[in-house]
Amino acid sequence: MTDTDRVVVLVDMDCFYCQVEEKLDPTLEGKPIAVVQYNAWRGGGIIAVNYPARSRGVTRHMRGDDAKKICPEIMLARVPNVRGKADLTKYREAGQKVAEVLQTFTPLLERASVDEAYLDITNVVKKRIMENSEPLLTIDKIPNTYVVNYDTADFLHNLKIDSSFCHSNQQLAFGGMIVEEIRKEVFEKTGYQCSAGIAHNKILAKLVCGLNKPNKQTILPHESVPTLYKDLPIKKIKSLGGKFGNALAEELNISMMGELIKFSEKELIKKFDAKNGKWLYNIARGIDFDPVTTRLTSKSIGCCKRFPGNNCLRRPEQVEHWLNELAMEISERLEKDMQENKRKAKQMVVSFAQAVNETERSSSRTQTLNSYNQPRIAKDSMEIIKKYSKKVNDCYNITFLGISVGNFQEIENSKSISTFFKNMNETKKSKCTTETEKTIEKNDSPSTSKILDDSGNDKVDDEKQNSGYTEPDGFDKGDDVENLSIYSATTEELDEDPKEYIYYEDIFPESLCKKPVENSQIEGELKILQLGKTNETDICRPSSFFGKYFDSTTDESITSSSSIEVSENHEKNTIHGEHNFSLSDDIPFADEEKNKTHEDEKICIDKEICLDCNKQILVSEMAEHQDYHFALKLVRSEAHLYNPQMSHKSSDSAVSRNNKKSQIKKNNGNTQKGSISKFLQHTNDSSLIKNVYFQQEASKQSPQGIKRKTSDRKLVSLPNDIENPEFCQECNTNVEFEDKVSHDDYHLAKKLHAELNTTKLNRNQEKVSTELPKNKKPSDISMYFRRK
DNA sequence: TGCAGAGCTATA
DNA sequence: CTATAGCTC
Ligand SMILES: Nc1ccn([C@H]2C[C@H](O)[C@@H](COP(=O)(O)OP(=O)(O)OP(=O)(O)O)O2)c(=O)n1
Ligand SMILES: [Mg+2]
Ligand SMILES: [Mg+2]
Repeated sequence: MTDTDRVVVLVDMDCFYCQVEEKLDPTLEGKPIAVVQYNAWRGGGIIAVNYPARSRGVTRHMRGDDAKKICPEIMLARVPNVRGKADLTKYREAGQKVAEVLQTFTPLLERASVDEAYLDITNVVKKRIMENSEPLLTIDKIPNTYVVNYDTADFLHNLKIDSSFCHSNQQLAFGGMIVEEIRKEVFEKTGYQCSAGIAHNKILAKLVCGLNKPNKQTILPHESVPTLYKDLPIKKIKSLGGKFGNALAEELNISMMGELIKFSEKELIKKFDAKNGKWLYNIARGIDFDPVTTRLTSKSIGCCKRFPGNNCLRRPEQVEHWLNELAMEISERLEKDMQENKRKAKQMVVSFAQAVNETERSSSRTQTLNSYNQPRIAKDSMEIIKKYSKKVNDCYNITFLGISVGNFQEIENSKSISTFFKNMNETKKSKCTTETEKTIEKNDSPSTSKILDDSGNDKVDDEKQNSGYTEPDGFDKGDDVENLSIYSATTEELDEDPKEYIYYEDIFPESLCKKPVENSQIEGELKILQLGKTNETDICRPSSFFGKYFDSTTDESITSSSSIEVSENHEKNTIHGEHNFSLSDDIPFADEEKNKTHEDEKICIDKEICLDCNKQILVSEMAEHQDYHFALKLVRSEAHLYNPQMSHKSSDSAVSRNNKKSQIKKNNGNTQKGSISKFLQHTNDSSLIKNVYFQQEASKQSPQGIKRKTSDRKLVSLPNDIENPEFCQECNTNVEFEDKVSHDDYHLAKKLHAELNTTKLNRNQEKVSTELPKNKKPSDISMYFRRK
């Protein structure tokens, strides 16, 4: 119940970017260092500071010039500027290298940021304890280890003399020993120092990791929690560092974590909500069930740049220029990601902000990612900007641009092995014990034996050829070495040498990840399988695919279908969870919160009942609220098409029971089973329904359901490379028979998406300039056939 | 002039 | 195959 059986570790690199720079330039060794990005204005912004510099008072967010003032001997390392923007590649790669070392100790590793990762070493510890005929630890085994509220030697001594000194502490102590080994290995393999926290859960491991930085590790025994909490500001707990944490402190009139324990679960649930309340109640007692998930690769890849103040982009050519730069970075990173991780992003989000009299309005739009081709990404992004931004005096006044891609799907589908895996997992699942266990995120499923089968994964080949040299449509800006200064007023790039443009096909000439997997690797996997059965999985090597799944004593999620997870999640969060509250509205956006809540308390007259959920919704917000249901249905209707290993998961995770603060409770509840028929009312096209049902059924029972999802590109491939044509009336094109269902689904999604945007535009009149998206719709679709 | 440039999760 | 807020590094 207190969940003290796990041994969870958080490893965090010490002043990471500084260490990276220090290793690259040994003359920096031992000196005070800070890493800045963009040197031109006031010495650049500091994003990392090493310990010698910290002791001189230098901090993150200072300007380089100011750091020089208080620490004249400081060495400022600069983040590389590539294509006019900061390029963080070397730090990402350094972080990756560290993660690979960590991975050799356990597959139960969750990368939490560029420089930290959680490890669940419970099994490693248990195994070590069993192996050790001598279950005693001596101080020399954990020379760099602190124990909260103990002298380390006393802690070990207690373990020796007092058998009732709980077993969980024995596990923590051995965990400490293993973490000493882990950190040593990291240093030997990478040259970087790190610190670690060792506790029974993620929140506490993270918390104590920072207590004895740098280059030290800290154990937190469960019984030390009250002492630690006593004078610990609430904001030190991860996810309580912002608005929610402040609201919490204010609402309860407390400031230290220790005070939180005075409140009953009921009270907390009442003041916050069920999810937050329960979480807080547990955290106050040092309990956190959030499992360590196994994820090594990021779920999104993005890049962005600000254009503050006078540097804002006014002319369309400027916007285009920067979108080209961003798209180029994205394209390169995606290409590399595809080769390394055997996956393709399917979604792109274009974000931007505009200065609109004094204030900044930011917005983003999602699009299907059509291609990894840079000009194409840039062009699609530009179209979004044109469509959804509003000009003032013919000026865009863009202060921020960002492109991010995600929704990765694995490239090849080796049916035999994944099926095998699935079965194994089910077997295992039946044995499974209880709640809090390791979970596996779906994203990191590995590549397997198959070498690229027929199903047309080599789409990218076409794209590469296409992007190769001359680009038929709207390809420019990138290749001419134009007068840079017209593109941006950013001082930075004026002092950078204008890099020549490089296209990714130059860099990855033969591209394509046709990397066959060696037989030996497969054999290795199978071997690990055996080990898994005998409970020895923790010794398994680095990226053993199967190893992961067997290592956890329980797992979840892999076998449960996405759609089920979605609805469970949803029920919990929004439907059943609220049925005992009175009316009035909960809500929305932090900015308007105060006004809103006051309004809501007094008035009910401005509300309508939402037909989808029966809640009372402010009329002014109904449209937006409906968008939500719309999106939800969209997701539900399509979730079945996804490989269970990809995409969303339900979570108890920490980062975010936040968002709202003091809540006003919501009315009712009542059921609503995101029924598809409701969704139909929106589409007005009953033929679509059949597709939805059909797809659901198909994917339930047949492997094709999984296979179908693969190539998006295929949906738009041309008649000439189609073997079994099937005519699509929607777009007047022949489509590969096997892909027809998926193709239809694509049109469905496209329509929904378009309608979504239309709805929004009509409502936010500010954003509707002249063109009506509805008129645009046809051209939107035809766009997909424009490429040759 | 200007806290940059990421990345993840929860919510409507 | 949504848009945005919030949190963190
Ligand atoms: N607002 C931030 C915070 C961090 N980072 C980068 C620079 C850091 O070097 C790296 C890791 O962040 P940490 O918070 O772990 O800080 P450090 O590793 O620099 O120092 P510490 O020794 O305290 O972990 O991420 C960043 O770019 N912007
Ligand atoms: Mg760090
Ligand atoms: Mg960190």
